[in-house]
Amino acid sequence: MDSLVRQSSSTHASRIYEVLREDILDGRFQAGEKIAINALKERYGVGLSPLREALNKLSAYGLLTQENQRGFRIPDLSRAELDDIADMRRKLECMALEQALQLGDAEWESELLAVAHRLKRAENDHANMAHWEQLHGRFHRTLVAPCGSAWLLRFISQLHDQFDRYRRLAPENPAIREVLDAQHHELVDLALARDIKAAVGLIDHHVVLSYEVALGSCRR
Amino acid sequence: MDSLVRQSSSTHASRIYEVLREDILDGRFQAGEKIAINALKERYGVGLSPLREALNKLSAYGLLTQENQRGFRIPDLSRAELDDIADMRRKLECMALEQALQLGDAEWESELLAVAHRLKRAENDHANMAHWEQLHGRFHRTLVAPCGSAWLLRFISQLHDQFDRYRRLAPENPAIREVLDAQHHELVDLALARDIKAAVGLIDHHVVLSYEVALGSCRR
DNA sequence: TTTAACCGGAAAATCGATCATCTTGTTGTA
DNA sequence: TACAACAAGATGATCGATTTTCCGGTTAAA
Repeated sequence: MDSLVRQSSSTHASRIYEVLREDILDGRFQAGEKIAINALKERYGVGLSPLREALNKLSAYGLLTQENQRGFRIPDLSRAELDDIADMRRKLECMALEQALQLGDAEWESELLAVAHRLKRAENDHANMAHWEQLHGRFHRTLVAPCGSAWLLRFISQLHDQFDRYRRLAPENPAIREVLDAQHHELVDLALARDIKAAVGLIDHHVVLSYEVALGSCRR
Repeated sequence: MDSLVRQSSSTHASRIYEVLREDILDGRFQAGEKIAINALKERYGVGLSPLREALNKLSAYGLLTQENQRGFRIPDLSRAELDDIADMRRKLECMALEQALQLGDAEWESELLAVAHRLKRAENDHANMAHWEQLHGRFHRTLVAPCGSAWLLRFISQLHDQFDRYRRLAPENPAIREVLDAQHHELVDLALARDIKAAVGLIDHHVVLSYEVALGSCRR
């Protein structure tokens, strides 16, 4: 029936992996909460096997913890870990941006402009946060994409996901948010100008500012 | 029957994960090889579900690739990826060692000495490479353990595993091996002396030398 | 009162079988 | 001979049921 419209071959396991990842990032589970597999099974309307496969992957990725014989849990949140994550983000993203500015080509420049533009348009649409989140992630990934190191990109993405758990839980801070949004576009300008020193300084500042917002999730 | 001898709660899935990881690192599969699940099932004497869970974890970890609807594969080896892995190791391990030398306490010093000693004794026992590999991994982990960043340690371990696939496949190089072995003990001395500059320089050199050995796996 | 052993119920892990998809080999046609 | 359509076999993904393990409450013994 769907032989023509087939979305590039996905499986139950891969689909539920994405859904769960997004749900965890978005704080739809309590930190430290125990995963009730049978509840999830019904909540997502899927069998046990693909569900367990997704959970196993998520725990290898770091978005779940697993203890033998006692199932899966949502990881705890702690100030110490947020500090660690933010520090690592600063180091790795500075590293990546520096290389990206040296290696990025014209194709990359136009992609970056395109994503930044779409991000700007999503900034005011408070009704559709999910859309903004998606573009925001894509923007940061595009920014450092041509750094030349697949492993560096992989680690950065992983840290972003970890960081987002904290950030999305933190209370809104419109004042800082405005600065952060502006920085995205300054980053594009500096990237196109290949001003490595300024761009690296700005991304570092950007992460630190985001960190200050995310800190709000630890006071409660 | 084994109610008394139970090793601290492990599952079939977690045990086979470890076995498979070691087998992959040790090159007991061909690079690019397709995983025949049913063959593994019998080879390791385990059911399908725990096996699949282990495979899923390994692919999330990066020691397998997975394409929807067509199973798992051993990742290819390439010069470009080895370069990437080695570069990242240099950067991250230098970073970690610098912090470890600032934070490591007396307890750590004695652990480091102990592991280094056991490693030295294993150096000449060519009959038991697996033992040496285990201690070698432990030594490098101990060296940077007190760096203060759980995520940095995680990334470093992951890169070590990736790197080892190449290194263990490369032909032996006794001349370089001797230098590398000596460096382990020089690293201990510099660590105890808290000579950050020299220690960081040496670990960097150590990784580069290992890289030159590992390169041998790409020429065939 | 405290500690240790013992149940039941709940949850996790595992198995065997079924369903869906891909791959390969064959056949018929241009 | 080349190529497309099809069919059969192999492999992967998923399900339902079974086995194993853990957890909390209870009781018995020190």
